[in-house]
Amino acid sequence: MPKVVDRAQQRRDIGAALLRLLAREGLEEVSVRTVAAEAGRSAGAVQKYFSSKDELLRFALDLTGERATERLLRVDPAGPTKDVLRRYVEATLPLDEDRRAEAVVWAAFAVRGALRADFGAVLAEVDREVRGHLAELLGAALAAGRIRQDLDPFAVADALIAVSDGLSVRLLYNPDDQAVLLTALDTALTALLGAGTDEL
Amino acid sequence: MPKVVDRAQQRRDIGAALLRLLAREGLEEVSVRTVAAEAGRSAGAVQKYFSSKDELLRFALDLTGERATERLLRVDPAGPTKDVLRRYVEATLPLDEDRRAEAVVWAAFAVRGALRADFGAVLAEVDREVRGHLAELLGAALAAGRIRQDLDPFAVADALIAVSDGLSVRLLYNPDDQAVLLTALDTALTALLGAGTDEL
DNA sequence: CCGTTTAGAATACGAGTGTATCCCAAAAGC
DNA sequence: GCTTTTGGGATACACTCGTATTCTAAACGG
Repeated sequence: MPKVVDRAQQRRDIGAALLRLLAREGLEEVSVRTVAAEAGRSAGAVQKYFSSKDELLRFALDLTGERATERLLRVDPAGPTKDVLRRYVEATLPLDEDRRAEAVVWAAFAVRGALRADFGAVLAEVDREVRGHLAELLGAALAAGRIRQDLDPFAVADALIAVSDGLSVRLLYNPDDQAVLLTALDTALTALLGAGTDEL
Repeated sequence: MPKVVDRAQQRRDIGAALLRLLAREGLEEVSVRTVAAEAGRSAGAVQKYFSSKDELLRFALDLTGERATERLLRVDPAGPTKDVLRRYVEATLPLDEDRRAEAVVWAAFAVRGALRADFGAVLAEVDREVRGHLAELLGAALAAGRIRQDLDPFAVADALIAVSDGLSVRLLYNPDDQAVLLTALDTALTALLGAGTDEL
């Protein structure tokens, strides 16, 4: 009897429009009406799928987490440990328009997470997964004797995440320093893994 | 003839109220009226000192930069290089309410700087100064043979800033991981400077 | 002490906000 | 093909926003 559509897909479409808008104009420009316009719908249509603005933002945050995870899963895990890790980090750095958009969204939600525990919990969970993944990778390299033997995989993983996030934020407002900051990434990777291992 | 007040001081007072509010409630709660209320004044009074909201935010950003610089200048520069650097980094990490407030403000403006070049320029300038300061410190330690001799002071400085910023952001939305993240800071410092130098 | 200048409060205005409600058209089951 | 359910557009409402304007009271120079 009813007119039926794919609700999940509609939500994803609207969420995608929100992320586009957020990356382009910033969080303060996000409203039910502007998101609806970006999605090519009326404000009422958006309301059918998200009963409040908060729910809309929460969904957009989850969507960003999914996208980040997907991007990390696409990274080629073959080759020297340092190169693999560099690829992981570069997968999240704002080095082109797509990654920049994601980084803007991530940073905007990070700030929101500083004051709203429910948003912070989502980000913390994403970190926890990435940290586990990196530590696993480092543990394997450790067991194979391909990196320095005195490393703590989790501590190195946390340090890498920090470097990645720090470079990401700085690239956002200072894209001119891209070359310099990629050098810094290389320095950090070399230092953290121990210079000249992996070739042994 | 006129009724006269210390305009610069009034601006600083209002700016301080803005930073308090921003740290406590987030950027989206900052308006001319809420800032005025936080400062114990009327909205009209705020308008006398800041002709637009944008000017108000710009001033608050400058004020945050000054505060960060002051905090860094108060760091004790004596002792082993690694300890000094740890103190510098910890001076900016959100490890108590004051530093947390500053970190929230900084992060909020960083996101704004991603989309508004004029805000980004202020942040880039602060980074430039900190980077120069750190590189100078590292250069001196290098000349004195107290750290690994193959280090590039500027690359290490950039890596340190990245680690610091990354840890800062993550601590904002995930304060429970404080102990783990301070371990990661130690790991990063040790790795970047070369384990076991400085004691030589 | 008076006239002038400014601080600062109050008010007004148009625009945009989130949300609630109403209405119509489209789709599916009988 | 009619009825019923729903998608989705339109509208309404109360509120906040940034900014412009207007007003009063206080402080200084003559």
